[in-house]
Amino acid sequence: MSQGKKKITLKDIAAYTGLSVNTVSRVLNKKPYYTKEVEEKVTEACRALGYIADRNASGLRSGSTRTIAIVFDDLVNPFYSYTTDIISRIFEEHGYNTIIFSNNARSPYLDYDLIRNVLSRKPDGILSFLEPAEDTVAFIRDTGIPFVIFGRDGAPYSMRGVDADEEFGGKLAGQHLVSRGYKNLAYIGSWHDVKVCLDRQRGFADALESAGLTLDPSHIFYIREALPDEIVDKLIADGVDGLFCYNDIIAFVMIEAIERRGLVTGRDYGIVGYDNIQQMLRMPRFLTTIDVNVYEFARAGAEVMLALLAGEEKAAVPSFRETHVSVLIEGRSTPQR
Amino acid sequence: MSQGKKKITLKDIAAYTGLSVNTVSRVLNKKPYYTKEVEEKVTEACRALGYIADRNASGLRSGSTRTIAIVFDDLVNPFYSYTTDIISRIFEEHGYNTIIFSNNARSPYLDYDLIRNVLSRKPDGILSFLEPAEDTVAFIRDTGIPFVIFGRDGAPYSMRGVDADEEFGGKLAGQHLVSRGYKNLAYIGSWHDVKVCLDRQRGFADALESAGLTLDPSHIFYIREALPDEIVDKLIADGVDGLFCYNDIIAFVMIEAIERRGLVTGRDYGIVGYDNIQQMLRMPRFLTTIDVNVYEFARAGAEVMLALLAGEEKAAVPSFRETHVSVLIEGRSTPQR
DNA sequence: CTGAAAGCGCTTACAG
DNA sequence: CTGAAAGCGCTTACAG
Repeated sequence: MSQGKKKITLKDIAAYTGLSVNTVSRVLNKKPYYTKEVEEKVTEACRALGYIADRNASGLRSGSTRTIAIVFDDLVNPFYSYTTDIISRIFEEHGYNTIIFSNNARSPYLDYDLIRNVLSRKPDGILSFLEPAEDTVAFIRDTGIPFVIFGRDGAPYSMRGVDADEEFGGKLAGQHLVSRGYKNLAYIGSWHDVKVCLDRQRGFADALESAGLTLDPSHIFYIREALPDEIVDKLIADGVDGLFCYNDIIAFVMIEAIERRGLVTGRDYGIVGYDNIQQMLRMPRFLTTIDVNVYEFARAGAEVMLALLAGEEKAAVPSFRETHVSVLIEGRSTPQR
Repeated sequence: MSQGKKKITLKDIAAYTGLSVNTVSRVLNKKPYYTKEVEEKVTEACRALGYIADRNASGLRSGSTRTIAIVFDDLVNPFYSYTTDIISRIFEEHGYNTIIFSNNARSPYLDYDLIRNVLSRKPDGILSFLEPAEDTVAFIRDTGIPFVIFGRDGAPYSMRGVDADEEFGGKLAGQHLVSRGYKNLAYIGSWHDVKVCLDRQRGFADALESAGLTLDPSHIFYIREALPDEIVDKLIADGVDGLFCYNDIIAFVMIEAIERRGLVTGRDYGIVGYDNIQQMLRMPRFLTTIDVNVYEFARAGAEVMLALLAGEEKAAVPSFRETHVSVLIEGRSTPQR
């Protein structure tokens, strides 16, 4: 049972059973060709000595570490943590451990330093919430390691992406605000150069135009590049009455800043977020938001990764974008005006 | 730049520079004894060939993988994801990568299967949000690997724990509800056998007693062992007017179940949570909650781990429990009655 | 069906 | 200050 600090290796199992390390290894990896008797001996020895294989060592020789890297900018936004939770569980079920990497929210990109850090762990695959920086795209491709961009379109990089129809989500938000009687609308994005952010913006703008309204360019903001209070100054000065935010956290930040000015959400203005983090956290529905079915989304990401690892054709896994439709979840932040 | 799929190893750097792999290794690891000239040659070769060290291989020989395992039951609760985010960043700053493990929320314990899985990755340290199951305590200790229990008292296991004064937090909740005029109180915990959960409960009960009230044993529930609706039946039948919940998520679950019955939070009853996840998510303060200063808490956990890895005496790091005091954050869920 | 040898990419002693 | 050899714990060919 308890064996002090001595670590047990295959050699110990071999000595204990009188077999060679080779044979022991074969049994443990269920390679063909060994007798029932040998198998029992090995199993018994492993239990008796408390053997735990060194998966790093096995990875070194075999070329497969059974490790997958997940890369994000932070784990603070529940969209990331929730999906990471689901995805890493699925990986676990398939015998893969997960190693996490963050770019510390310093940009929306996976940069060269970070990818080097990731690669030094020799993962079998990389699932990234971040788009690769321009100068890393070719580098990543050349490694030949399965790479999945999650929540983003992979096409611009000729990489495999698992994404949803973001434009449609933005459209839902726009149509909803219009139908509830909001007329002077604004969009609060994250970064000006993130495609998902711009897709939602475009869908939103399109919905307004279809209704005979316009999204004034001076009512488009990117919160990572401006201060919430400055944005609010402008919104109030211009009498904006409806906001669509790139995600729920941004919506909450805006609500906080706006209410500090004495305005009341749902009375003085309406606001729509994105991601439905309220549901992930079991919170009452307050904020109107767009729901992507994050569970299925995460599953789709994990499955594409597993398919690539299994060497299957990409086409083997149906596109999430084409099989799922986002819905608008109405909360109390957008009553009829 | 682009070098196809050929992976570059120390041997390639050695060949390119005309040095031995040994010397190259020494330079890269900044071991003493090499000339400026050699250093430049190596640096240049690494850049030219795009060398990325294999940290698994180096760990195999050196005995240190520069990897730390973080173990939790899930990443859904922002308390876990937020602290994991902070802790893993600090590890990263010190050159450690993080590998994550979940017990899939199947229990509040780190069980034998899970610890085996963790150990197979040969981490230099293990930081666990889960208490070790009884039959794993000696096993873990025998490995000699630095082990930190985060958010729990380590004393019962003779292990290093980094925890806050949970009883005090419970007391704050109790005092607050009493001071606001709530009289018929209940506690909603997580699991009946989790010490933290019982500590908060005890502090809460003590506060009530000090005020001449009592926490009726039939008003103590554990949500992982009962259905929210059954709990609500009982609460309503008994005219309970104030709830203290083990954490914010449980509070939200209760609010949802209670409001489905037509009661209004803050009018018909008051409720207090724990963790202040609203602040982590930048949400407006709705729920009254206990705030532990999660950033400092996480930092303390990371620092204890790093101290153990550096071989420092445990005493070198001040106890979080003794240097930090939780505070109550008042929201709109507990108005004066 | 089993074993002896070689090797994965590093670092650690040990020589020079 | 630099290098040749051995070894970390496995798995992969290759023999028998």
